[in-house]
Amino acid sequence: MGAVTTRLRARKLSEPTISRLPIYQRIVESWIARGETRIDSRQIGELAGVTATTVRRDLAGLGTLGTRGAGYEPSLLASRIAEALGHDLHYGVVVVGLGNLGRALVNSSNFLIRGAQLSALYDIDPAVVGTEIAGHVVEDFRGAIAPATVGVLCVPSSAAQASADHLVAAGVRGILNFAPQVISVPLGTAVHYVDFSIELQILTYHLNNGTGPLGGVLHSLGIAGPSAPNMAKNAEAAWH
Amino acid sequence: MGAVTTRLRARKLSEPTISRLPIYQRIVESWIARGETRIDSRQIGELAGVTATTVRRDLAGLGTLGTRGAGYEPSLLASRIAEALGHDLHYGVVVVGLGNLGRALVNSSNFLIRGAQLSALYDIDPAVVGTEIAGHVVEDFRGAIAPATVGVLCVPSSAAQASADHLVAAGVRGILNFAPQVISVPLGTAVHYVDFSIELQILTYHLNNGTGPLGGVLHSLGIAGPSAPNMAKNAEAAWH
DNA sequence: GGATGTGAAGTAGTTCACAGCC
DNA sequence: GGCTGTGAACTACTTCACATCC
Repeated sequence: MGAVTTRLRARKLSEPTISRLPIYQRIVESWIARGETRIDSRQIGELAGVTATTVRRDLAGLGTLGTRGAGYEPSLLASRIAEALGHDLHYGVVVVGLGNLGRALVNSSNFLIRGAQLSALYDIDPAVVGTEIAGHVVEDFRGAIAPATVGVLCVPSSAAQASADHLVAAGVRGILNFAPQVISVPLGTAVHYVDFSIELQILTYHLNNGTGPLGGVLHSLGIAGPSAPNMAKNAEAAWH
Repeated sequence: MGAVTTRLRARKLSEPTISRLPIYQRIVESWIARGETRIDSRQIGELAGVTATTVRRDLAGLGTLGTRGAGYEPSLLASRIAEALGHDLHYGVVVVGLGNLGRALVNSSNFLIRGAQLSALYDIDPAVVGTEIAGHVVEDFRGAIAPATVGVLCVPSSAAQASADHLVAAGVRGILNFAPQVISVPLGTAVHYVDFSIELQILTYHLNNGTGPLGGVLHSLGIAGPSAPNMAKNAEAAWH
């Protein structure tokens, strides 16, 4: 566990493509669950809130996997996306801070999936340390840290930098930071930020500045309005 | 409350700019709190994980507000960003689903800020309805819904579409959806998705495919490696 | 001197349009 | 006929480089 090695895989995928592939994957899996045996780029695009062309471009980056005239086979698509995103590689995750957010994450059946393995939980609150959450006993963060590849920070902003330092010293290579606080890490360590307040601000900006009655949100991912020929008439999706 | 009207404001800001302005704002506010009277684009960029040029371009979209040779005045910057993002306009927010995530959001001092006003809380669990959270008594979602501009969905995926329909029927114009589920809404309604699992997958993709020993994450927002001349030596920031 | 603001260049991503194959 | 895969065009965003002003 925890071995995430660099793989010489298909061509490098673009940032927008990487963020869309998990969405396609969920769509495709729901079709598999419904017993569908075919899906085409228009259908995926409609559900994901992007154009069919974008879907085809994204999928073309994974190699040739469709059939001209007949679309894609869902099971092949799902496995190829999983491979591209590295879901076959298992890696350890530690979660720091078990307030409501930390609890929500570890108890969710939708968070630690696709290769992620919960290694340990940490907090510094004596009322929390020692309790069991999601099958793990919460340990004191000031003690030894289990080896893991990714650390999830659910601590207050004021504790974010020190917590990150501690994780990096313990060998963590990637940090998912839910604290609204920029943190510094050594070169070679990746940080990805999730900031709820910013997401809400982005949404309201569009609400305030939406153009006209049906113009609405115009977004790199998810479009609605007269200038969007191929889109579903009713879905104004926007993924960040 | 709840009146979010379209304003004829400065030129339309680009999507990446919109997502960076809240970050700049937090940086600038922390400088104000520390009593600083000047800040320049290089300093903001270093803390935000972007180049100084990008910062200047973003800020130029808000009008001329710096002083050549001397940088920006933090208080002016903060108020202009607030204005551009519409923080002077107050709007109502309802939260649906008060599991751990919903509780984490409404109890956070960093979520409902910048014009957002919590209007009401809803759930359908009889054990939750009637309890008080963050100063509001949780109401039954199957009853009448308070007028609000934005709805925050913290419900299970299976309930997401029905909940969204209910919110839209009640007049909600924007939905922040934390359920990993695509939802359909009428034209004119905006949906913004936040999916924790996808954020984790993006992080691990970069971990798996990082190029070389110090190459690491290369991202539209936050760069590290040899090809990044101006960046801080130690911050590999990546906002989505 | 020093940092802003911005044309110009460069790069990345999306969309068009259609050839190719089933 | 239908849908994929992709060159070409287009659009969006970033970065360079420097004129401009304090």
